[in-house]
Amino acid sequence: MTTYTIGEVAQKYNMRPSTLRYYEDLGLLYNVPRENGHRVYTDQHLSRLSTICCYKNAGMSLDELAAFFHYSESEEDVAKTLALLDEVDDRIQRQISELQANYQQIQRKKHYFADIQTALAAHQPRPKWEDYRHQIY
Amino acid sequence: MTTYTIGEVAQKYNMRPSTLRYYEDLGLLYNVPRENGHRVYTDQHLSRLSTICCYKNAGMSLDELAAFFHYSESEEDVAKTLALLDEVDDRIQRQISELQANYQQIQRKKHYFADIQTALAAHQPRPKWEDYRHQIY
DNA sequence: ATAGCGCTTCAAGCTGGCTTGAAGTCAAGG
DNA sequence: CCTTGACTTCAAGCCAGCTTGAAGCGCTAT
Repeated sequence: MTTYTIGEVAQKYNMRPSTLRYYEDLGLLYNVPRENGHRVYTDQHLSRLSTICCYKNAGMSLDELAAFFHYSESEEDVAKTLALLDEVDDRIQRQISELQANYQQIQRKKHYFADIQTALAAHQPRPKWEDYRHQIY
Repeated sequence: MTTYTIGEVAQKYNMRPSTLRYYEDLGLLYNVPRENGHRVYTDQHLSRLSTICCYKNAGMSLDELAAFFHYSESEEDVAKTLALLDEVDDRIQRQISELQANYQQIQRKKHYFADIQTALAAHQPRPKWEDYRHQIY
């Protein structure tokens, strides 16, 4: 069974050891055994950590995550787990479509400023934002 | 020319008046004229505010935004503006694809927990996560 | 045997992005 | 005329999510 030190896990997940300790304090990562007082992580922990990152990235707060894990361990609270998942699903969908709109807007700005640059170099008149603001790229 | 009070703008953009004042302090929203000491916003300000929200949502910090607006006003710094836009473009694309992966994962979890609930009600054995972890919905 | 490295705990500190509170101004309505 | 309510400024406060610092332990390599 592969095991990892806190430093290895941190590197793998591109976070600081302190963050892992912090998550453990919050109860998000638990049952991390010690060897000579040092934390020893297994693939189980990594899998849990991936889950944490996924939900966090989806916009869940660390508190909500704690609640989620708490619910998903009791048989009676499956409904609550599902409600939270629906909530996250909702959030993530809205986020994606907002980001896609933002993406469009950034593309417009990129074209606009690129054309400004060209125009300045060629001593031509600057383009007008009006001509870009409804473009779709 | 339509004008708006700080309260109206706040409501329109679903933010607090204090946030608008804060953005003004940071120099993100400027040249907001006063009438009897009260701020008066025009459609120009709303347009600027939309831009702020777009970039902020795309993951730009308020400091970066200030830099962005600063650059995009000077003719020499168009290149810097473009560089920042590229950076934001990059971030936003990565964010979208991460979110889409997260979305998939949430769908798996939703199916998984829904099936757990069904199984529990029917006194059947619980489904195994193994059967879900690579599904695509 | 001692230096150094990576870990440990615990408490305090930091950052970004606002929000709140106190004290005051102004215009409209009863 | 006085109250109400939306605004003003300015400084201080708050929250999430870490990060840092101090003090210490235990293995390995020189």
